[in-house]
Amino acid sequence: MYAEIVIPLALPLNYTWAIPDYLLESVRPGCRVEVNLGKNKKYAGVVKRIFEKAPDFDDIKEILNVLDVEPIVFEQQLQLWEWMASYYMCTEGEVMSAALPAHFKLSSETVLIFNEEAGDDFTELGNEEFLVAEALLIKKELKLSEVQQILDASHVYPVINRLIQKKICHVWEALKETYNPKKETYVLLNPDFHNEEALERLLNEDKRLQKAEKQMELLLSFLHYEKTEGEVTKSNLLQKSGASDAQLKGLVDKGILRLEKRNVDRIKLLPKDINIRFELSELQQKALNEIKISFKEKNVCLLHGVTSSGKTEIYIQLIEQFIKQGKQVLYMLPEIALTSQVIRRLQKHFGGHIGVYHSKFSQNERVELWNKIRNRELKVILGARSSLFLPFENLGLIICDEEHDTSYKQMDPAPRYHARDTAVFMAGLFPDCRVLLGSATPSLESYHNAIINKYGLVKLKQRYGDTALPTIEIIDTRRVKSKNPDEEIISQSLKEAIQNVLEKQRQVILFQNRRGYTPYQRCNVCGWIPECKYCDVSLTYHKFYNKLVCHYCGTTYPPMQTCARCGSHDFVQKKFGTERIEEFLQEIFPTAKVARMDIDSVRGKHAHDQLIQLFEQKKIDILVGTQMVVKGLDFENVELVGILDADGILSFTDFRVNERAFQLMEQVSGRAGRKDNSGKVIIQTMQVIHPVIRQVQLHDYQMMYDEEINKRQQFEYPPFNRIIKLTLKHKMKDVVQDAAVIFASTLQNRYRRFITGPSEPIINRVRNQYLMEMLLKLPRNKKLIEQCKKDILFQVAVLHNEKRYRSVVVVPDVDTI
DNA sequence: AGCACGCCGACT
DNA sequence: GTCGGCGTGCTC
Repeated sequence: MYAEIVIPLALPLNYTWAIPDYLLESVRPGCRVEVNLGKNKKYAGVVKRIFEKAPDFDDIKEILNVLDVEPIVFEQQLQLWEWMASYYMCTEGEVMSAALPAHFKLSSETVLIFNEEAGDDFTELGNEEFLVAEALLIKKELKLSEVQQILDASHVYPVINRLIQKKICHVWEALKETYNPKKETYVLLNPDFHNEEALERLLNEDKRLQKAEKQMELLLSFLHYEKTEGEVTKSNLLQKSGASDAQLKGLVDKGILRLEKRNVDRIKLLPKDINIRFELSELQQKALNEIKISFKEKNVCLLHGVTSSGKTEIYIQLIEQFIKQGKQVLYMLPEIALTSQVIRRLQKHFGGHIGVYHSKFSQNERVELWNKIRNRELKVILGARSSLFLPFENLGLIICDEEHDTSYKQMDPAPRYHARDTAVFMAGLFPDCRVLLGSATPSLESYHNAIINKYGLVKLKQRYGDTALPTIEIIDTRRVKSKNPDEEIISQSLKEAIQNVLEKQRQVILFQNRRGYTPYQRCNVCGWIPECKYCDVSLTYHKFYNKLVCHYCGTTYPPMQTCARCGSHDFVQKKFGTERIEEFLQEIFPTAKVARMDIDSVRGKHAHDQLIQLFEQKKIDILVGTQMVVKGLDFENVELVGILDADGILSFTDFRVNERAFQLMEQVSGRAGRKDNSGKVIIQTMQVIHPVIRQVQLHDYQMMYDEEINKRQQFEYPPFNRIIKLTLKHKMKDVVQDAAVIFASTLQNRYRRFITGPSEPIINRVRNQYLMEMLLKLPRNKKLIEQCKKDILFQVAVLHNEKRYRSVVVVPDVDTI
């Protein structure tokens, strides 16, 4: 028998190991096994498949050992890995690396073991060999990493080889389990005293105790805690009774008490109550029913509900229904939104049924959570994108909240997956599993899928409790005289509005996109800003192309040298970031408490949570922040939200400009006036006629969507359904190398494949044209050129790993629009 | 990822 | 003639 095994490395395909007879029983798909790979390395790999037919390969190695009694992943996870590897163009090993907690992924470490017979005469040895030999003589064993430290890295292997030749040491590859169960010492009464009579006698007549008063006290308090609390841990007992270690030791030595080390859970589970004592509003109930109806026909449903329309309550009701049927539920949130605010809220309803999984958990905690899901001890998981990999077996529902959020997309290490899309695929692996996508500002691709009836669509247009959406006021910053440069940060009307809100003891959020630079040019003399002649929208300066670009229609212009209005040559690019604003606010509102929330100010593990709590408790009056302030938080007392530099958002140097700008502004606006009808948003911009500004002002998502679709159709974006993949197996030279380097540097991360969502048409066109030219120069790939000519438009990505460019991959647009 | 092997320039 | 750096290919 043979087994196909996934190793946590970027191997191009899975290798096969033979199963020795004595392991036949215990090797099962999903179990980890210890195998030898290469000359002497050992790895823990996961068995994917077991089969009989001998592979067409000469010397097949045997599996050395089986590491798990029960499989650590199920069939569904193995299928998911395979799909992800093919869809996101990476290896199954890379997916496995991302999927498993580090403690499951073992690889051997080389250890040098001292040969005792070698003696201590090292005079024959070279300088470096001598150093290692000395260390070995003392420590007997050295890890490879320790040798590297001794020798200052680089040429370690030649030295080790010489030492082995001279019989000073030999090497051993050690594969060690790295998971550490947490131990706690429990205190128990010696079973001899379990009957009342014996205990009585001990307490009243034992002379050894009469003399030791302190020990007697400790024993009595132990008996008390045992009676009231059941189990007694050592640390608890000593802390509560104020006794010392020595006193406890005395009792143990006398054979009265016993100590026992036990494995304990790192994850403390709350009682397993389900507690859903709230009623949905009429509209929420209607939406919930619609979702249920949609689930009868379609696997995916999009819930488009304005901010504070109470989507979470709907989720909670839905989750409850699924777990009542005995199914598991995964509730995904973007990483940053996983604050204790949300966690507490769900724990309130589901208690010990809910588990939380994200990157801030330690590897040991992750293993424990993993096992709890595998045993079906946990029914609901609240997690970030990586929670998709957990060993679900009976999944009934995946909720993908804040579905539009870009942090669902993993950019850097492979697999470069999008958690929302993966969730939709993954649901198909389980019988009757459904996906609910939720957002106040859905992504274009999801909304489109709903419009074309691929997904169900449920809308919630009103805020909970019938609170009105905030009114939105636009301030044209071009009108602001730039005599006082501070007024460019906060205009007079915004300043007055803040003052007004502060007097009412209510709170303010000011939003400033942190990418502090403003890539638009502005005349320093008269304040004129270059505008697009077709769209009346200010132009954005792109350093890379050295051109001004209209982010609305895509037209490019040469960079401006002379002001069209006053003829001066003095152009500026003003910058101000959150730090500057914080400082400035403190100056103009000296009595207000101002705080800042951005990547820099919330570095630590809990800083983010703490800041949110302070704001909740009204210990902060004005919160200045970047995108971070918009992620899934509920602040009831905020009356005013200010968007200080909308132009910075409108001119994202990204290709999903309008969508992103609308989403951001809409989300920020949603923070205002959640409790009552007083919410107000002030947007400062120079581009008052920009379509997105209008759309935000009307809270009109449909308008934004239509506009985007219309824009895309103007560029004749055809549908693609074909993947052409070309791997240049041999040396990449000349043209190919050039092409790869140029692609890699221009496209960078952003245009590597695997960005779901439409790309900017202009860039596509330029890129396609360039690729065509490049491909036409390739003599070896005539077939491919023919292929490409048929599908004239395609996208290109270059997969490169650090120094060398291994392959050029031609792929179609992966998205639906 | 880790290791080996072969090519090439630098140095004895 | 030898050593080490670097590019390339292989690992069941």
